[in-house]
Amino acid sequence: MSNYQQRVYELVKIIPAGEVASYGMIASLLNGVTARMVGYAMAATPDPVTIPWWRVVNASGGVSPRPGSDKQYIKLREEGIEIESGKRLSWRDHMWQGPPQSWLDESGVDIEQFLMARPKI
DNA sequence: CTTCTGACGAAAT
DNA sequence: CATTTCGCCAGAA
Repeated sequence: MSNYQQRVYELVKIIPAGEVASYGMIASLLNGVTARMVGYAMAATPDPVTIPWWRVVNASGGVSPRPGSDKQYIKLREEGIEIESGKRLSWRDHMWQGPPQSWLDESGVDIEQFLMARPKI
């Protein structure tokens, strides 16, 4: 698989259970990666067990419609996130607060970009 | 090489 | 609210 995909997976792995991030939030932390690319990577998840793909939703706080999207609603509810099919979850209650400072230092990405990429509540 | 298709997103309508 | 439009860019054909 390509290099950017691997970077997306490594980042998605650090999202804690019970929290979610948007495709755009993930992209903002990876130079050269766009929201669409994050979506593409999720669709090609090599390991659906180790990589918490269900914790990535669209900027509206909803599960992007697609065949099989019902699986995501189930996974989210399993970890305490209230969301019904076709509706949106509460960013206020579940938005990922971002990677630890150590991660930012290592990657060279600044927190500002990430903060700006957050969906407006 | 060109064209088309998205697990995207922001802005306009 | 819901829809449309446009920019985005990796892959597939």
